[in-house]
This record gives sequence, C-alpha cells and structure tokens, in this order.
Amino acid sequence: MSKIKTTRKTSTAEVIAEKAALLFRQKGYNEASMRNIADALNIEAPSLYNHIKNKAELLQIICKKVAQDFEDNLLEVEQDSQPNSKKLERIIRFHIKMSMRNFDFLHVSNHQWKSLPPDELNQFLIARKKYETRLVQIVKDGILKKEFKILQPQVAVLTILSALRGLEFYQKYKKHTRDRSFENSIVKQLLTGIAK
Amino acid sequence: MSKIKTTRKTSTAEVIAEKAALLFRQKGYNEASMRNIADALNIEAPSLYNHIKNKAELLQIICKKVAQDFEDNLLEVEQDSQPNSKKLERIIRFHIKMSMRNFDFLHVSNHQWKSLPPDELNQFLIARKKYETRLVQIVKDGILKKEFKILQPQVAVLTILSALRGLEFYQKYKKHTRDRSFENSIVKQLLTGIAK
DNA sequence: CCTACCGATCGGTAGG
DNA sequence: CCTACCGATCGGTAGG
Repeated sequence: MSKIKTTRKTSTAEVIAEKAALLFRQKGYNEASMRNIADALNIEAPSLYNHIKNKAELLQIICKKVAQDFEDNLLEVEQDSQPNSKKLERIIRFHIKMSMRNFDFLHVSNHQWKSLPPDELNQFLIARKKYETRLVQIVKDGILKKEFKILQPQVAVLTILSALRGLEFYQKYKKHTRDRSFENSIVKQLLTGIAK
Repeated sequence: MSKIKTTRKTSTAEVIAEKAALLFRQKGYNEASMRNIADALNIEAPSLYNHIKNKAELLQIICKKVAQDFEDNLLEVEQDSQPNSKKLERIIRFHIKMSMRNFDFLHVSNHQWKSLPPDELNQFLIARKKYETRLVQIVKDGILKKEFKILQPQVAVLTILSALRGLEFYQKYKKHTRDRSFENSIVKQLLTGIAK
C-alpha cells in the first residue's frame, strides 16, 4: 500500500530537492539558479555539490518521484476488480489529490520536464506514454463493456489528462479538501460533461 | 469579421516575432537567445535591435496577438443569438482551430506568459480573467435556461479551458483538419463526457 | 561547509 | 546591417 510507509531518514539531497521544487515551480528550472536554492537553505552555492551531482539531478529526483507515485497508484487501481468507470474515477481523484498534496513536485514535473538531460528526458517520455496507454486500455475496456460511450479512447484520455494537468487552481481549494465538493465537481465534469 | 482581412505589409518586427515564436516554443523564452533568433534570420544579434526595443517586446507581440484573436472571436460569439450550448461549442472549436493554425503563438502565450514584464504580465492576467468570466457567464446562462446540467460554472469553464490549453498533440492531427472528426471528438468529450 | 575563481553565455549598447 | 565590446549572471571546480 502506498499510503502506509515506514518513515525513513530524509537525505540531505531530498531536502535540497524539496526546496528546489518550490523555486523551480515559482521561477522555472533555468530561471531558478543554484545560488537561489542555496540562499533558501542558508548555505553557499558550492556547498550544494556535496550532496548532489549537478542541477539536473534535482530535476530528475523530482520528476522520478512524481512518475513513481502515479505508477504505483495505477498499478493498485488496475489490480482491483472494479468497473472501469470506477477505475477511471479513482485515477482522476488521485491526480487531484497529487495536485493538492504535492503541488510543487507535480507542477515541476508537468512544466519543466523538457529541461531533463537527454537520457532522462527519453525515459520520462516513455514512462508517460506507457501511463497513457494503460489509461486508454481502461477506456477501451469500458467501451466494450458498455460502461462508456462509443468514442475515441485516445482522445478521451488525452483530454482528461490535459484537463487535470492544467488545473493549477487546485491550490486555492486546499482548505476545502475535506468536504470534497470541489473534487466531486471536477470528477463529474470530466466523466459526464456539461450538456444535458 | 475576423476572417476577412485587408492584407497589409508585414513589418520586420512581425517577421522577427514569427521566428521568435517558433524558437520560444521549442526552447522556452529564456532558453532561446537573441543570438538564436538572429541566426535563424541570418543576421547578427545586434541588428535585431533596429526593429524591436528588446527581447521582452517579442513576447509581448506574441501574447497580445493571441489575446486579441480570442477576444475578437468571443465578441462575435456573444453577439450572435444562439443557444449557450452552441456558443460554447463555437468557442471550443475556435480554441482548437487556433491550436492548429497558430500553434507557435498560442503555445508561447500559454506557456511563456510568466516571462512578460511586470506591467504586461498584469494586463495579461486581467485579460485572461475577463475572458474566463465571460465564459462563466455563458455557462451560467445555459444552466438557467436548462441547456446545461446544474454544476459549478467556474469549475466547468476552468476544466474546459485547461483541457484545451494542454491539448498540444493537436499538431499531429493537422493533416486531418478537413474531415473534422478529431475536432468533433474533442467537442463531444468536453460537452457530454465519457460516461453513459 | 567555505572562499576564490573559471569559462561560457546572456541581453544589450556604442559607434559607424 | 555590422564589429567590437560591456557588465551581469550562470553552473560548476579547486582546494582546503
């Protein structure tokens, strides 16, 4: 279960990555300098290199963590035997939760991944493509079982992912996390649309 | 009518902005240097400054053009007396068309606006907020007239705009522009959802 | 963890 | 439209 974790010692590299995520989100990967990150940690820039190899490694830590979280969740969802509509709903809700709880990491992964070094960029794109393909599979299966309308599964998945990725105003609703009416409203909108 | 225009001489600044838009999209605003832009135009970087004030002006030209196009279209849509569902559909189709025909400009406006100078950034955000508010008004009116389901108009609008903004894979479908099945599929998805 | 420092690159100007 | 050049800032290293 991804929710129950043995708390382990947070490495200094991870502490740096947390601060870097905040600054990368606010200013962008290239615009946030190593000196900015060092300042935020009250150390000098060269000291960072005792804990990390280079700037790109910070971006890698962030993007990999996010990809892993989504991968873990998807695996859990796939293994449960539920209607595909329920699976899709759970995935949508997970995306929303990630936006609330892990905003900086998710935002950086969503908007700064192009700055990954070539090899990691490739891995990232492959993993993302794989994730999409597995969602498409759920939609295809749902259409077959007449849970969903007949539509182009790829378009459906990309539209939903696109909507979820862009919904950065989640943040404002953090306080309302409890009553979940906001989350429910998005889920409803994505699953059943707006038209009568 | 926004579609019929008297063809006027394209200024050198606009030619530069076109090339800048391509590079800003590919590399990002800060990552695409004035030297990159100059190279692409087969001139030296300092020569650019005979036609534009500075780098930021290029970004302004791009973002303002996009904002103006959407503003023009929205005004046209608002003035027609049609069901709100039809209005919303027209707006969605316009966003998709912009993605196809004006990809670089739209992409830069969507992803690089944070690099606008403070004053222009403010104007940009105000204009965007205004645009959203007018869409919300259409949805509100549609709910009143029972064209739409009862839902939170703001969430509906932001979800739709978010989906449209992120759908960058439009590009791949440029060839299929004619049969419009792709466009229709997105419209259907956004208006009526996926669930049966 | 620090000071001192490097080569590269940036946006932009001077002056023609 | 060019050459020559500037100050600022960057990621990162040397050496302790």
